[in-house]
Amino acid sequence: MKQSQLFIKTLKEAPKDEQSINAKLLIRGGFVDKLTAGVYSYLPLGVRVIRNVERIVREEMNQIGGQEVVLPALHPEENWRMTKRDKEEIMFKLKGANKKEYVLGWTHEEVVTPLAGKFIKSYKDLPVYLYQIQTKFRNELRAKSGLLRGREFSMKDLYSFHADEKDLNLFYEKVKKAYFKIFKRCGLKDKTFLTLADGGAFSKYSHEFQTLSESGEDEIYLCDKCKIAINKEIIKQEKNRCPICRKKKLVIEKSIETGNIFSLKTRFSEPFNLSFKDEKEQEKIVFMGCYGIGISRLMGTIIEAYHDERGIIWPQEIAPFDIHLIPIGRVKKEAEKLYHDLQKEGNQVLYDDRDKSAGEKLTDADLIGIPLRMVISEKSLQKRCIETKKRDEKKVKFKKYNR
RNA sequence: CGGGGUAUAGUGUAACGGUAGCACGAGUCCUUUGGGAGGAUUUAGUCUCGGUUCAAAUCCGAGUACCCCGACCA
Repeated sequence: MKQSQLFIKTLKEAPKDEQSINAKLLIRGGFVDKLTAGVYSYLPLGVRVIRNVERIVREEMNQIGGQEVVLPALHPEENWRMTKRDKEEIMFKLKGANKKEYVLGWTHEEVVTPLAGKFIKSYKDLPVYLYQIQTKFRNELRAKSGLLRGREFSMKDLYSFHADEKDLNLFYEKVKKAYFKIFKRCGLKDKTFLTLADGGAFSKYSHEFQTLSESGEDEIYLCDKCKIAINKEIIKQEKNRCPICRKKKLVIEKSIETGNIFSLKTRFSEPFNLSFKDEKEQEKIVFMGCYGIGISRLMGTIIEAYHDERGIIWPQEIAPFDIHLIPIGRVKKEAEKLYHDLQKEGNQVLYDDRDKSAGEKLTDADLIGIPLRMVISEKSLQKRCIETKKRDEKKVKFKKYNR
């Protein structure tokens, strides 16, 4: 894409009311725009990033047999009365025509469970795994930290349906592995730890995926040896010991909850009477699990993890483009050709064809954070070279280039 | 929801109670191109409502918004 055509312009300074790193850099770089606290517009560069995160998540969900659906964001309140979750403070409620009460979706058990009931009739229909990537609305008392805690945000939620608890547990382990693949591809593998957390009403534990970050609002107790952590909220229950090796040498770290998985068992299948007939025509209750990853929170987390004083440093698979091509001086013809050649080779290229000073282009390149920068200039062309520099390295390399 | 802070142009920042200014940005034209270039020209602002005053960006009151801390967080 030609940068002169790009809708956005970068900002030299971040708006003074932004404190968090991800919000500052995303706004300065023109990835997002804030409409109101916790609510953001995604601009062309930001959409490219979010689509990349979604692509990774989709691929890994499909890999374990997930089928993608899109559930409504607007729910009738009745469904929430069924599970007695119609009084939660976190819900946005609204009134429609004829005073009908609606809820904006903040999670989707109340929608997916009755939906599943329309098709799950026999043991032959199980197991089944449904996921979606959808906007969630949560009436947070305090939105904060840019994309890390919003009132409207994008989330992937997966719901699994099983004939028994054993099958649920098997799939639960499969999802754990899939999640680690996702974090690996997002560049966060070394910073993300499976964490024991409160299981709420239905089980002793749930599992969270916590990504280490100074800007995180959670605290985890990490066992360096076993690579597993315990959320602060339940550390006393666990008597300050690692759940695996039982050692007490735990490190306290701040972290961001980037994913969580829950064994729901029959918490939702019961109120919605989600059942099936087994081999002997016995009516049995369905067991469920749910598994979430905050797509937009993940995007914010990646920036918190990968940036320097100049800007964002996108991991390869997340970056809005592969190559940032920057012409300096009178090299328009050569730059245009290189731009087309690079694209022909299958690269996503952002070509800075703007009439701007060299300094400005280079500064913008650092801010936007595309992994590979290629500079084409009179100087380098004389040496029959173009100059390449990786965003995460200091070293400038020269690559042979015959025009 | 409790506490604290802030509010002037798209962004950043000035202005004793007395003419709202500067820089960057943006638009047009020309010159420029290795770390936010130069010239010419144009553009745009005191959060809202009320009060005090001859006079309010400035003082007072209420509201609103945003940020931070805490609480909350399937």
